[in-house]
Amino acid sequence: MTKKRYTVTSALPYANGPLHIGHIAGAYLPADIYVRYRKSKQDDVLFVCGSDEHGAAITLRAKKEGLSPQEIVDTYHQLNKQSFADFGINFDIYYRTSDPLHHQTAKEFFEVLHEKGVFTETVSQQFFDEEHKQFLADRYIVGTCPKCGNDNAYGDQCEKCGSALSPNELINPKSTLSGNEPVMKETKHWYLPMQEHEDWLRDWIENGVFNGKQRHNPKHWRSQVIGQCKSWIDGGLRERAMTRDLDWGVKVPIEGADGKVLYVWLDAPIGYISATKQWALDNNKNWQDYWQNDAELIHFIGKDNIVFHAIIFPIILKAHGDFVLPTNVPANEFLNLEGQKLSTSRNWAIWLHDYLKDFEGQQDVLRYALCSTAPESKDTDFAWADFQTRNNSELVGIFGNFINRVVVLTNKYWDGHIPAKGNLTSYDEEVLAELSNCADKVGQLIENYKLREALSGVINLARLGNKYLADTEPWKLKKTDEKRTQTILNIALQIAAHLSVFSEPFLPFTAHKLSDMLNIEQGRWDKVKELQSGHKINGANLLFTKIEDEVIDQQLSKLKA
RNA sequence: GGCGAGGUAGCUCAGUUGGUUAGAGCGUCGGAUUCAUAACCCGGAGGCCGAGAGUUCAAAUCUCUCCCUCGCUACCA
Repeated sequence: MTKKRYTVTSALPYANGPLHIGHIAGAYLPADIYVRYRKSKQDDVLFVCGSDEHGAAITLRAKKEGLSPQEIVDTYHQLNKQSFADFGINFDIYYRTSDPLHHQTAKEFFEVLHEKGVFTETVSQQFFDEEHKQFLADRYIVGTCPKCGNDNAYGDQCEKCGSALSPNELINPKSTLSGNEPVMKETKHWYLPMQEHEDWLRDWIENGVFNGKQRHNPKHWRSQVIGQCKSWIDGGLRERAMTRDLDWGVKVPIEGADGKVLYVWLDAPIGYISATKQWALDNNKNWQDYWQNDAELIHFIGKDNIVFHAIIFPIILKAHGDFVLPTNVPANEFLNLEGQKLSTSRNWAIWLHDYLKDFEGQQDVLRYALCSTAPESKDTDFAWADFQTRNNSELVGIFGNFINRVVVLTNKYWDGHIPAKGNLTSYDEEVLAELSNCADKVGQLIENYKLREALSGVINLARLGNKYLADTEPWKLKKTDEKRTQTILNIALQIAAHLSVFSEPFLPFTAHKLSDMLNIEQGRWDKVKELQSGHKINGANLLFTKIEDEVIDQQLSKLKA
């Protein structure tokens, strides 16, 4: 029997800007935790991501800055790739959609769909900017809202009154590129008639059944994901253009399609596949193993991406054939910052590359804070004061302190040699039972994408350790009962060893520091090795340090600047 | 506007096949302790579960109406 394979993806970051904590909390950290857990169990898991480098937004940004689109994406691809690596997000490959292999893959994909007659071709009238010689997405047209009179309504929506618009409803429409009035021009595009896929989609979303087979349990999908998909399907799916008039992207590989590229939302998810191909080439693997048969495909995304990953991409995969559909799409809600929505334009954000600079060596503190307040079921808030408290009272006070106590005592009493375990009390037995349960308990939570609860299961193990020491008071017994003292510290050290394994998906830097302190190899999730008596551990080395008020004040004033 | 997801302790959040006194962490108040980064451990206080109505022996949980937040609304990505 072949081993089950897992393909985990995180949404491809759009390469026109840096990453902030909202991105991290939504799509990257949860995926990384999940993948590290699977790897710790020695599951066959592949974690892919990369830069999404096409689309009109990048060409516009390039124009505005007087650079080429390639220069823009090169800059942010490098920056983001480096930030992820420094933060410990351990992709097996961080790819980019400008890569030739991706262009080839995406073109082939489109060709197959085209040959199968999946698309319909439609000619329509669209707004065109004559100065920039470019068709305009609704978003790039502004004008006066016919409903509320707002002068800055977009072609698709008026942000003032909230009404959905179409660009020809706007009074005095203007191109945001040139400021000129756009003209109507004819253009042909290839559309995906999604309405033809409603029946099987509904069965798949509601029941987890695909091609007559039970593929997943819909109870394990988040309510916001199922809710939004059903809302779309119940409202009736429509056709959606899969091509765009643009010169930056994957060229449409059909005659008569000059000047047209694939819609980025067709292009980008295919990037997951291209990335897998590249990784397979680099590592002498077979990419199909991760996309066919019983492979489990899991997409980590933010809530704004649900429809693309749970409706459009699955339609495309099925229409193409020979692909699995996602087993789950654990979309997160959004993270707010100090009670307000993150905003790139207002610079209301904590940028990952800034954090890494300001808090050198403290990646795990942010990982901990973000996972503790991850927006798994509703929007949540990140506050610097909370970040400080999490660090000072939980990481320093509970986790770091427990480890320090155990390591200091062991060094002080037995020169760092692990003492032997003698007769066990019923309390000892309880603690050891709790330890062996932990792998399954926390593991189940991770497999159900309840990472916050899983993390609190880990920190609770450190709490248990502190309580065990407080209850048994080995520092008192040392003078009167050497044997008992040895048993107690042996058990406390076993807790520490388990912590080095169970904390790894969440706090990888800390976990490795802890393994080093205990002088052991990084252990496996489902087979935590018992520390043997006589084994020599190293001296105490603090896992975390307190964060003072000044540091927090500095960050707060940086935000307001 | 339509649809989806939320609204629970001072704060950040768990909690629905309807069922004893509604949970955790932080904060707060009190106690204990000194191996440890004044850390840890124990205990107390603190909630008309957004508002109102309904179904039921029983509602945070089901139904309806309303208010508030966020998302989607199909060419932003």
